Amino acid sequence: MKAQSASALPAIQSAIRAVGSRVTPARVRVLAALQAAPGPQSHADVEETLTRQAHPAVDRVTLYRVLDWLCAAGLAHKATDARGVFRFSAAAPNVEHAGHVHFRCTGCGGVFCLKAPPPAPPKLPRGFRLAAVAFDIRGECPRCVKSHA
Amino acid sequence: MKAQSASALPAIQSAIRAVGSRVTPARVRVLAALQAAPGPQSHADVEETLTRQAHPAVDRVTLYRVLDWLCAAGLAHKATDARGVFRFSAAAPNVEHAGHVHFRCTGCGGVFCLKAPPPAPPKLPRGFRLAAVAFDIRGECPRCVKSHA
DNA sequence: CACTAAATGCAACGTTGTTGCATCGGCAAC
DNA sequence: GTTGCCGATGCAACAACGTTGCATTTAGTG
Repeated sequence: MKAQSASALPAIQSAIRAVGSRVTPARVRVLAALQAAPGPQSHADVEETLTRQAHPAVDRVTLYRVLDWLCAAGLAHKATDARGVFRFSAAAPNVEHAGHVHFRCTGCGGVFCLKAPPPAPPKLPRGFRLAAVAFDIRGECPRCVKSHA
Repeated sequence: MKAQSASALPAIQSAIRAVGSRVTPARVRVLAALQAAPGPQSHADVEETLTRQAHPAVDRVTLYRVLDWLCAAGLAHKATDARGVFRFSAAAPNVEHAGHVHFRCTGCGGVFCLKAPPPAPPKLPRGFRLAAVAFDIRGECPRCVKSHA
């Protein structure tokens, strides 16, 4: 895991530089954490991950700003979990996220991406303007099903 | 509008009594406010509505508890708006809300119910347990489209 | 190295929602 | 009509999530 993130560092740095902004430790570490994560991470998840890294902890506010900046730069995506909390995931260059299908665990709040294609949006009444569709499926992930069985 | 809510009061009181709980001013006023509202109301919306009513204001915590109680009693429904904030709507006795399709306005945060039936849920990977599906459609409602045109 | 704009850290605040506990008041029984 | 119980309310405090303002630091440039 450590070797993997280390090997991805140059790619991360050049990705940030390509957007035309400064390469800072906070941005690199946050993006690396998102890329190494198994699924969409909440602000608290990322903060905990970074705090465990011996490096000086990243400020809570800075983390919010970095995450928002990553989204604005197109390097990450923002979604909400089952409790309405924002979750962030690293943008995979070749993955289409528009109209993605998500499974949201009501136990741990985790978000899982499903392979199934999203269904077609229904007809809207006159005057409504469509921006995005999200087919959200709620339930419990295998871990949570087992944990309280 | 006043005449309408006044005429609905007995119905509200008997509906609450039918659930087998006490008829209190807070519950009656909150349910009346939900029924009179043009769409799903956030906690803040309801609080503002009640504060404007000359009657003594309902406590913030009581309002949360009443709203949750109305949902538990089946007299109201709970959903989240585009910002992840809970919104409550009076339950229409003959409307099926399971698997409902919602349109959420990113401008005003409003929630609109669509008539279209929800699509069938896709196959889940092994171990996942399905609880609910929600086909969320985001965009702008006619009012917001016009307002900033 | 020095400079400057951008990024960070810190503090404080705002909103949304919850919990614990003392008090009040529907409603039923007498 | 009065009494009394238990549910409902009000109050205070707390917790999670997110934002804003401002002083300080730092990445990148000349």
